[in-house]
Amino acid sequence: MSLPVEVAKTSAEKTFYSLRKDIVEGRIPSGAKLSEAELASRYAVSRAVIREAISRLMSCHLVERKANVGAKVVTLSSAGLIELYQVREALEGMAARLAARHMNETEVDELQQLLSQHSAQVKHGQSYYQEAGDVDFHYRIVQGSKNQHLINVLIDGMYHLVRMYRVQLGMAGPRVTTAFDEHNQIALAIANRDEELAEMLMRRHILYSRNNIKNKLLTPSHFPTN
Amino acid sequence: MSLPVEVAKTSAEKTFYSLRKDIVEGRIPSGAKLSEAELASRYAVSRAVIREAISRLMSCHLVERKANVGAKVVTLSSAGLIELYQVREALEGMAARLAARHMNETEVDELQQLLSQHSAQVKHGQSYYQEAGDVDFHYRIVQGSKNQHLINVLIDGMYHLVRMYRVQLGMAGPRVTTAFDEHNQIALAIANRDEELAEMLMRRHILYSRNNIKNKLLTPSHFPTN
DNA sequence: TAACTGTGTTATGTCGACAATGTAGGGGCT
DNA sequence: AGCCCCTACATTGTCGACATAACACAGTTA
Repeated sequence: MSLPVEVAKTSAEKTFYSLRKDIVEGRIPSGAKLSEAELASRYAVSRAVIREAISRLMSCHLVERKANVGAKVVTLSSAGLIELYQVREALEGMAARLAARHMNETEVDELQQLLSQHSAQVKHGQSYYQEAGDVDFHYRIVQGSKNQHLINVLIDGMYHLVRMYRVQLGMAGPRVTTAFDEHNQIALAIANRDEELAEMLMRRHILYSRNNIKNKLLTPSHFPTN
Repeated sequence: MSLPVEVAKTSAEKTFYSLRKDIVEGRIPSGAKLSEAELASRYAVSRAVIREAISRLMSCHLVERKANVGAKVVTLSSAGLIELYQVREALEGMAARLAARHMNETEVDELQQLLSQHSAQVKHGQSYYQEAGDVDFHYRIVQGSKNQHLINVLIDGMYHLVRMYRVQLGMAGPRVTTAFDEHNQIALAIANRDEELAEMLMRRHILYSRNNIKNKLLTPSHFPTN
């Protein structure tokens, strides 16, 4: 019913999750250098563990590394965020289409349960849960596509980047109310096994998000966007 | 004019390229276990280097790894290849659309030059170059999209997997003649800045490939497809 | 004064050894 | 005989130390 919790078996995995959290949530700022020695002492592990963790961060495209120079958190730009949403539009559009084809009845039911439960929460004014709820919704649809390559690219590689952009460019929790209706319509299209409509609505949903972001970027509220 | 040659600065990078080549071209078969000690002695480097190389192979989804157990080359299935082509269709379709929008005149010219030069080669019966030529064509269009996320996913993460599938499932050098015409039409659409047409033709082009592969899979020529 | 070179420092890249975990095989118990 | 547990081995995970490359700064020279 809920998102599978990633459980770390090795010390490198734990460090990776910690680092990823610190980066995505902005405690390690965009563009910052990741010194292996410093991180090793901070997390109380050896440099080998840190290097392993940094390797995995590179897989997610959260950090970049130059040989013999070091690793830095990726530099964000508003253009980069727009590009990211373009790719999301194509990929999640396909995910919605495939979800309409491949989700079983149980999964469809759970998706709709999630939405109604979510709707109740928001009516009580807990827009706090919106971020997690939004992630959960999209997550389920991607999983529902049953396409492993799609799942890999989006879940492992892209969602963390999106969250990082949103946190660091200061656009947390936008578009709560309208996004709900869009989610509901998408879920309905999937329940009706209407592949075309599901894809179209999902693409439009993400396009709206992109436009919303564009507008926010035009009126920079606190800091430059590189 | 040609593909940028990846030059290895560190020992780990060299080992990574070697390993990737061995895996993609089938010398290390699908499903094989990658023993760190064995590879370390074979490539005459330390285990740390091997671990670094394996990390990068995991980034490309060419190998999988379980904690405290080890790394194995990914297991291929015909279903997985089909899924891969579904994702390619969405991504490269978008790449073609963006290429039509963002490629400059020089890049468009070079793309068309490549095709005519390529066409001449094939008329001389050198269908040998088809594989490389095909890769080159798609590569340029992806680069022409100027979308860094798209470039990352496709170039670093997906094309090697596609090559691996094609080699190991025994479908090298297919559809030479018809693919040419399709390439030409796509290049023409891009030259005319017809985004819609470019995307449609590219999607169709990849769909044809997928169908072609499906047919080959129905008549398994030499070995089971898992 | 400006540019270049040499050196010293600091970081990353690489290595071999030790620790911890998973696995297979043999022995004992029911 | 079949199942379980325990031991021994093999493999991966982690560590600290050394090798090597990049950077900064001072000294020299035109």
